[in-house]
Amino acid sequence: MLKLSTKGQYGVRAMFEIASGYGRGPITIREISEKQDVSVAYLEQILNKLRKSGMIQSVKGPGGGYVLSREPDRISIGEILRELEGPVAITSCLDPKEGCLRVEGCVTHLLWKSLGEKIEGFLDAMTLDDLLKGNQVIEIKKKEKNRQPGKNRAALTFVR
Amino acid sequence: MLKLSTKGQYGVRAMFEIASGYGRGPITIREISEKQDVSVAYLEQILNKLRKSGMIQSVKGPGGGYVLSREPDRISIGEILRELEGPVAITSCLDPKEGCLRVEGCVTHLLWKSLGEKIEGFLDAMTLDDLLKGNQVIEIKKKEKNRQPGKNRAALTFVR
DNA sequence: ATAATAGCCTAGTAATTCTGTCAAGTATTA
DNA sequence: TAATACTTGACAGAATTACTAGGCTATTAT
Ligand code: FES
Ligand code: FES
Repeated sequence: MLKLSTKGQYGVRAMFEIASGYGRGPITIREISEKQDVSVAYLEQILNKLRKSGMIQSVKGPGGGYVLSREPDRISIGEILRELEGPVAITSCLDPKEGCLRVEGCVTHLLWKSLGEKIEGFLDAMTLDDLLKGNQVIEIKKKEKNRQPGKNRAALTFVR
Repeated sequence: MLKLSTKGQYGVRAMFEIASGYGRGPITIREISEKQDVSVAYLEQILNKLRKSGMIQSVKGPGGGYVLSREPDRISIGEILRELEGPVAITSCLDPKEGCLRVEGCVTHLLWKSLGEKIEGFLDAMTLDDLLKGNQVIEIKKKEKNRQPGKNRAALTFVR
């Protein structure tokens, strides 16, 4: 459940490659394709969307390719994914384009909403720079054993 | 992005209705259907899966319906969703049934993995009892203004 | 100039998943 | 034995996903 489409996944990996060349000239689609095992044609589609959003720029002609428009620590994973897959919307009720008829009285609306906000917070806090530095692993303060539903209320608190 | 299927959503809402009758006899599919606006036929499919997993039991014949097999505070939302939609697997690489060929060297594997673990932690900590009591809203300690990628490292810490 | 390089853009499509419906059961109780 | 209620499997239309194909445009080195 809660799968990300390949477009989002490939997009992040492509952005990683472009970021890895930050300050050292453009990266071509072909390079990305080879390093990340994604077809050139598919990458074109993906990078096109990302370019239109302004987070990368293209350089045409020989020696061309793609470069980041901003520093790697100012491009978040959340931003990339939102561009490629739309906003986080656990349910269609939370999708700005759809909306919900029976919000009031709905017993789960707030549940999905707060989960979505947490996910978005996570994705927005993680940047390309983190990936470059290998900071994918997030610190978990206490490792819990024998997790029991309802017994660990603290897990519901998200600290900022 | 990251949508939950209707099966999962309806499943949780159906379980809420069954939980609301806990200790007061069975709830029929028809009742759930009316209160939650889901067709009887579709609910049958959903409840069947949940029954096979053991978290609810059915009572046949007149006056029958469904009852919880455990107290509402011992059935988590995560458990319900896992039964209906399979394990949390942001990417197919994280899906136990699929697996990944290029885990080592993959720059995003751990990212998706840790996100998945956080989501699962959230869902496993939330129970039917919380829904019954209206505890869907999760405390967020500090509300952040002008969120900037990379500037709020603390957001990456999940406290237990 | 012009050829080579590299990105740009639009369609289309096969496969899969989602979101249900339908119909013919079986079990239980008043 | 009639009424209630769950059980099961098949199936179909709609939507989405995950691509591929093919032609076009811009830039630069020679
Ligand atoms: S039905 Fe839309 S919020 Fe629950
Ligand atoms: S490709 Fe499977 S983990 Fe990244």
